[in-house]
Amino acid sequence: MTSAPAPAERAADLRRRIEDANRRYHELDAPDITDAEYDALVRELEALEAAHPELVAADSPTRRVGAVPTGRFAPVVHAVPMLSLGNAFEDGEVADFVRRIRERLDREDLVFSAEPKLDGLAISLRYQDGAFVQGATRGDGATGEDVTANLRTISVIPQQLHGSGWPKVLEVRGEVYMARADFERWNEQARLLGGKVLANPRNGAAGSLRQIDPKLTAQRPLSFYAYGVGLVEGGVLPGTHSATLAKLREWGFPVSDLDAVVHGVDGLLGYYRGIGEARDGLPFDIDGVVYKLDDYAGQREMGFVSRAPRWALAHKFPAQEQTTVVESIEVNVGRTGAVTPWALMQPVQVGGVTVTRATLHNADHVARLDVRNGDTVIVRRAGDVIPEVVQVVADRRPPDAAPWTMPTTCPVCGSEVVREEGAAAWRCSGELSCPAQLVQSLFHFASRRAMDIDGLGERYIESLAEFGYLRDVSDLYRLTLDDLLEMKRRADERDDTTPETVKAGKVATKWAENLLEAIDRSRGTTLARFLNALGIQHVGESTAKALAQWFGDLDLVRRLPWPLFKRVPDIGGEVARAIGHFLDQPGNQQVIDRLLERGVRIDDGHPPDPRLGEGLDLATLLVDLEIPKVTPVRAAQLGAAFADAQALLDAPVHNLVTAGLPAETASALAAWLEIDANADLLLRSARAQERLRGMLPARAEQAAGPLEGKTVVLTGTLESMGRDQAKERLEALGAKAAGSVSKKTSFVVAGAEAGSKLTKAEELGVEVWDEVRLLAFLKQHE
DNA sequence: ATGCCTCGAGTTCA
DNA sequence: CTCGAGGCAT
Repeated sequence: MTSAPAPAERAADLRRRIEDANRRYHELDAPDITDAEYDALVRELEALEAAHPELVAADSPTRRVGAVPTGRFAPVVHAVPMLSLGNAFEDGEVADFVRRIRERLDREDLVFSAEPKLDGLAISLRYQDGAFVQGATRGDGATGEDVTANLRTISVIPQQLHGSGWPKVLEVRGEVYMARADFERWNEQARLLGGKVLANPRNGAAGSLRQIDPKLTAQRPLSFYAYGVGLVEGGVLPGTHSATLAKLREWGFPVSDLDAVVHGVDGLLGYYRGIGEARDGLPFDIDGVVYKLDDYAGQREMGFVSRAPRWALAHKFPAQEQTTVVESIEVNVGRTGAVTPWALMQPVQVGGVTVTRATLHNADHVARLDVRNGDTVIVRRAGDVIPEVVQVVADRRPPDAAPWTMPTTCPVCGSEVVREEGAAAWRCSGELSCPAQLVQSLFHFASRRAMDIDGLGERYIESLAEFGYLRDVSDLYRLTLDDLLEMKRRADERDDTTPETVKAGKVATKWAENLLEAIDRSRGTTLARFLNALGIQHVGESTAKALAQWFGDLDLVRRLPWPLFKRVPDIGGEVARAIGHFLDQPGNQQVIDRLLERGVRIDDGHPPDPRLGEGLDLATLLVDLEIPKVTPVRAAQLGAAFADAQALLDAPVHNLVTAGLPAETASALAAWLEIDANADLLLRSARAQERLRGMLPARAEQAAGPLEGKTVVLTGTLESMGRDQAKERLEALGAKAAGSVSKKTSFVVAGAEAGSKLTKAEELGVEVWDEVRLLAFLKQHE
């Protein structure tokens, strides 16, 4: 940090930067700083000028609103300037606003008119003898642009005032905006027919009004709300803002019916919260609410400070969408080696939190958005949670920005980064020798839904792996107290952030003991958890559960050739092969051996599901092997013609033909069988079928649960139990818990603050249970 | 082949 | 939460 510059220098610097940003924004449509930074600069300059009045220059940007018009449209000098409003983000700032008015007017009860602040474009409409004669944008507040022709295409703006009693000359101020639904519809069409896709409703509205050709504007779905008046000549308006709005409504202008008259700070804040809650459901975007002292006499008395009236205030919501600048695009390496790019951005407030990074998913996604280093981007929080880059602002790109490319080597281990045929994801080929993949697989292994080792966070795993205590997951079960303490000592030493020796003693020992106990507790586990923990590709919680349910036994699963896995519903060729591939690696089998040696026990082993018996024959096997040209019909013929796999293997081609196969199929099969690995797989699979058959329980002994065959979805927060627990209890009764609602869903259990899933359920007419109903059901059936 | 419906995997911030 | 892609019914 350099020392603070003298106030005069700083003020000059700020003015220069604000002017520059204004010019770039208004004239070039190409700002080089973010909205948030701009705000910060203006606020700092205001503060500086307030503290040092001698620094206030006549031409200071704080005294003006924007830059001069660009000249594409004729300039219009506003008879009454269109001022901007002071901003407030905090309740305290609203209280200050009210206090200032109360003190200056010496009044106790203050009446305000409050209205939503639409996120659109401010304009002024001039009526002479009731006829619309001219419309202009705000421009810099003093001079705007003549966009009369474009405004005439907006149907809700009256060409002729209704009723009577209007002044001879009347300027109506209001906001042109695009309703959300119209915006969505427009973009849907644009994507379909190749029109201009709009970034957001606000930009859409602004861009539409600045079309040179009014015919283009006419196609855009624009709306308008009136919120005030400018010049009034040859007539009289009511004495309050709220009554004026009522008049405007009479004369044919759309006026928001969310407008309200409220009293004092509490009234304002109550209004703010009410609109805030309604915000998501409104048909248009708003960025806050506006408070205006209702009576004009009071307004006149309050007057103005340089660029804003002292009698009005914009109380803003935290923005849900913002622009910021991408500082760099980095990549992350996941458990499976997937290399995912993400954008590091200048910090920006979005929806009340500071966002600095957002995932870009994969290389295709980056290419589609065409995000580059230095780009200005629009970010939002998807579903109000996860930051997402929506769009690049194309004309704000630095001239030297080059398209982003996926690195060819892993940034962590240097292995080659490869992409599978036709797949979206690029992967680091380093497997477990890549520290990133090792750490992530250990983390997954220990996670709550896998082995559930409490207290083993990513940090510790990183250190343990880095110092060589963990080379694969089985090493977790031979860690000693000394290992942990030494690791911690070495890590602390290296980071040298910890005050010397403070943590080396009792505290560290306690931590290590707790961790060892957690690891020990995890030794007793279920087959489903264990299989999930192994981190086999395509096998997550749900598939692991299915494998456990159908096969019941680890030793059995370990020895099955891949085609057998296809007997489980929802497991197809791809997943089956992934499991087989995992089990074929001797290293993986050794890890499993070591886990068992070091005390991991599977406590819920049981015989395989009897329903497996239906698919344990040669015909099924031939289908599952995915032999070219061998369809289920042909497989059935072969199953009938041959006693077993060996017999099929020994048969010459003409025997296949006599078995009823078309020559083409027969030769394809024969060619397939020629390959040793295939023949071997066939025989091993046949033997596995036999072994499995021998393990099947005599007859179905399952007592069908009351929810057998039902699919349930849980959403929201339950009071009496966690969602996981509710899920387990429902599953115990035979239900299948799914993650998303569809028409196949039997019912949705909705707790407090249920979100989109509940909405979806209502849309589809799916039955919804509340917590009371769930508890009653569980009580009755458990 | 096409169109649901799921699941897996990666991810953010406080 | 979102995207990609696997499974399966049509």
